[in-house]
Amino acid sequence: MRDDRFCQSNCPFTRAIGTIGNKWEPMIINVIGTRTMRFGQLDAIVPHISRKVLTGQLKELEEVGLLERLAYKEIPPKVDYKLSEKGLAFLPILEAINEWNIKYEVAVMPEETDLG
Amino acid sequence: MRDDRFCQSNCPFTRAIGTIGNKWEPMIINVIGTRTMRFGQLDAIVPHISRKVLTGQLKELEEVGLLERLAYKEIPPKVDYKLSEKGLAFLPILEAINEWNIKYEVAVMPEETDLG
DNA sequence: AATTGTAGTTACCTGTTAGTAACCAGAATA
DNA sequence: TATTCTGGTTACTAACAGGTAACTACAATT
Repeated sequence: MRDDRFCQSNCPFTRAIGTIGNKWEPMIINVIGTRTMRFGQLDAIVPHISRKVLTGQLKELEEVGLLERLAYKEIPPKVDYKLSEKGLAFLPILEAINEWNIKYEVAVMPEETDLG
Repeated sequence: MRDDRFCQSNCPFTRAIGTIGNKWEPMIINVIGTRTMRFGQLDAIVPHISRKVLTGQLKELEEVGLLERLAYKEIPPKVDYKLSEKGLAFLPILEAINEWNIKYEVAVMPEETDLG
């Protein structure tokens, strides 16, 4: 998922896009937010994601230092995921994207309004 | 490039990621910035992009209303691209990503410093 | 002895994205 | 007459992403 050519650029912006410039990582970061979540929860909540892709993305997020993984030595296994400081610092950006979209998105359906 | 499942979500954030959640569109938007640019310039400046991908992405950006395309009826052809209001409003987000990355990116090379 | 629960992993197969190189129009220039 | 210039398009191919379903470990429960 990560683009190595981008990540090896000498431009920090290009490198940033090389790591978070895809759909899954922002989605996962946004879903976790300030919470601590387990694998099964993420699998259930992140829209449209499959187990396989989820594990891969979680690994990448951990490698890049956005995510902390805490595995308890229990059976059945239990693993907690939470954002690192870097990951938390990314949340306001995702919130800005959300607001930007709400403000500028062209209406897909010309919604009828009951509200006058 | 756009993810239709995401774009049909009833969550605005998910829809936003469905359109700009990829590497090419942020890169192109960032390169254009507040300037007006021609196809050939973009082809030369956007890192690693091929003509084919560039045309495709420019079309998508136009469809989503981030980009304005102005084709002059000349030969040889001349086409200007510039960001729409929506596109311009996205620039601060890209700048925030840049700053976030500069602040939190783990050094790839353990840089020696001459600066004490 | 069989089932449940969790967090993955694996194999197999399909679909999408990307790269490359050749090609186009049609006026202006050499 | 051949070449140049620009903004694409097209065909072919390689690489990658993603979906599905089956499988693992091992303790606790039924």
